[in-house]
Amino acid sequence: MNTNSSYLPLTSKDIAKAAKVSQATVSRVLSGNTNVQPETRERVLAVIREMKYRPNGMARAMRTNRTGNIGVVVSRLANPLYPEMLQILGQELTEAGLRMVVWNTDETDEGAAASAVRESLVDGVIMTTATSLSTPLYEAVMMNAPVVLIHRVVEGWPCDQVSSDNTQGAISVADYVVKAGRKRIGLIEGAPLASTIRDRQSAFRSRLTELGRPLDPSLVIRVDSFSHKTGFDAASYLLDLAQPPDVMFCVNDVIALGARDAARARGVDVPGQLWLIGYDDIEMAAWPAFDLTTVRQPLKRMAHEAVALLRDRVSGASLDHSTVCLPTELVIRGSTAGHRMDR
Amino acid sequence: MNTNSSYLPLTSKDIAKAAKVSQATVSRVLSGNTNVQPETRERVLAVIREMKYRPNGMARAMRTNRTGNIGVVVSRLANPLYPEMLQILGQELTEAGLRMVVWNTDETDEGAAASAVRESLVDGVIMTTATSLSTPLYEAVMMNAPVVLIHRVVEGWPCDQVSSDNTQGAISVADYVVKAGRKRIGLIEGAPLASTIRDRQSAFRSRLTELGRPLDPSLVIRVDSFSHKTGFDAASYLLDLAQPPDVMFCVNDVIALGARDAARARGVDVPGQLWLIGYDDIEMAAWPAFDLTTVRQPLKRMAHEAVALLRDRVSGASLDHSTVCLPTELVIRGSTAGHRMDR
DNA sequence: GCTTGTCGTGAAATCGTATTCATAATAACT
DNA sequence: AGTTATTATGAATACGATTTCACGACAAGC
Repeated sequence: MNTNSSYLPLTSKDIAKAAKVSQATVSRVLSGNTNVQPETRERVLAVIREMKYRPNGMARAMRTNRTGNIGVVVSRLANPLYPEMLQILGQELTEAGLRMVVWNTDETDEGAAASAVRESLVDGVIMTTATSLSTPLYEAVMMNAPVVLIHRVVEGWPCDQVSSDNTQGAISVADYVVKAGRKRIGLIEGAPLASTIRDRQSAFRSRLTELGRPLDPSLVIRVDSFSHKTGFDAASYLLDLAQPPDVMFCVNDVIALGARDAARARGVDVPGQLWLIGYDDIEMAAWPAFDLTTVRQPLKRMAHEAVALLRDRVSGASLDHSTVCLPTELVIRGSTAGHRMDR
Repeated sequence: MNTNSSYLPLTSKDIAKAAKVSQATVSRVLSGNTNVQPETRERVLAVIREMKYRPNGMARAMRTNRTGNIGVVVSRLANPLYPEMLQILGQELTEAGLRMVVWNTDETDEGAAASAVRESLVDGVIMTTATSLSTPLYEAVMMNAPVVLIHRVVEGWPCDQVSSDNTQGAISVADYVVKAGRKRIGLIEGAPLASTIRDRQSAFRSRLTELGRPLDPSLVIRVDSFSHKTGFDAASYLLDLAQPPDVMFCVNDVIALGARDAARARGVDVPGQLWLIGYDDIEMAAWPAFDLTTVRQPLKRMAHEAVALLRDRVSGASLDHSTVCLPTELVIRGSTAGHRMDR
């Protein structure tokens, strides 16, 4: 009943037979840890090479209870930030000999990932999408599944968490625009579900208040999703006000790129008439078409940290749950006319 | 020796005991195919629900010789085309109940993916990166591993292949610029390794020759990688010529976006002084900042087709190898001044 | 009323590896 | 020289499901 030509049904038993050793010895040679007579090892390796044998990963996985697969959950691949994260996470995982299985939730549910851990299909999960509403994820965490939150974090959850300091990032933006003497400060914000968004906009608000320049509510608009289009529309609305803002802070870069295009479409000069500031420093922010001042997250360090934590967690070193928060950096570009902070 | 608190070490045997049935029956209930008395099934399901049992995926995988994991190999996540492909492929795979494990090769080797199939860690691989130089991949294909090529294909390889008609796409561009009376036709091309690139540029060349307007070699420049920066540099070079082109065809959109920015940086008006045409129709091509005329690949259909073929292949229906080639569409936008094709 | 089928179930075999246990051979001590 | 470690290996077991095999109970057909 087996399908015509499975393309290499060799097992370690076949190798054992061909090398005139026991199957156990083949396994020992493969894992390398255990003692095997050098000449025996050579003989076995020769046969393996010759017969082009590859061990069956699933059998190994079942026996060792480790697949080598790590799940990564992102919310929207259409936001270039996430491909950038995937690229970096992929690198880190590959270096650690792990594979990356990707779930793109489009802001719906992370249930699939949670299930996969519970079914031992992945050893652990790196989650960029967590919010306090992530129920299945929360359950997985409570069951002590190996989960690490990165980028978006959720205070109080008993798991490892890696973020960058969104509060500090937003404060540096607030300080910057006030110091530069901007008068009409606009904000394009989002639903405060994700910690990233929430921290950014609330820190921005309160810092401005501290500085004696509280936000004018009429210059604040909230988008219900994060895309070029929503940014475009929101910025269009603000620009069409009788008294439009002279600077806009956007809670992330995609929104800011949309805003930049809205300005372009209306012939509004940036930075002449309008300053524009984003958040994340995605690659495109640096392109001449946008030349966007923004706040950079240390993605590489975050990814490195997250993978390290997850590996510890998977290997069962049941340390306490770490919470890592890394510093950000204000990157000043042409969309704010080079009024650099003193430093 | 087991780590303190594995987070749910339940097996079907535990369920069997609790439901007072044999382990085999639990399995039967789970798989659903086989006959089980309705009341027995209910009892078992109740226990499963109550104890929050999840079957061990690896054990199942080993027994059924199917993991439910599909590998997807992309060459450069930094090219927005690939995240778009991943998003669509991810959708298709999820609908089919499969998981997507992603390898980003950065144009190096696909060896990891090839290994993974051979080790049964993934059921099959969807490859976007194939070139005739992909040795480990070629070996996997020759061993009859379930591999389908998408986007980039390699003539003569015995495996399923799904592409769009790059030749026709490039011809439509050639026709378009000639008909519009463009005089100095520039081309930013790449190394002709990938079928996509090769077909596009060779078809473009030969069609222009056919039309009696062969390419002027001094207006052709070859980039050695595909990024915004290389596009920017190449276009800068062409624009700085004493007699710059009045239209540039770029072999892909990322290059074209870089070229657009080069024009912007030099104050060259698009489409006034320069027409610009890309290839792929990535999402950003439609943004006002670029507004790029380009050729659209039917990604959704391609992905659908690829997943369908791979599933057939995995399930062992050893049909012949299919070669699917879908039509493309010239999308005219502001970078070419709305001189629309007659239709 | 006897044979034949179908259905529901449990016991047992199986998947391919890693690992434990046992053993023979060799090395290392008194 | 006799006892004790140590090393190299094979035989056997375990991992947790799916699947085959066997069997009893009951329905259907003659």
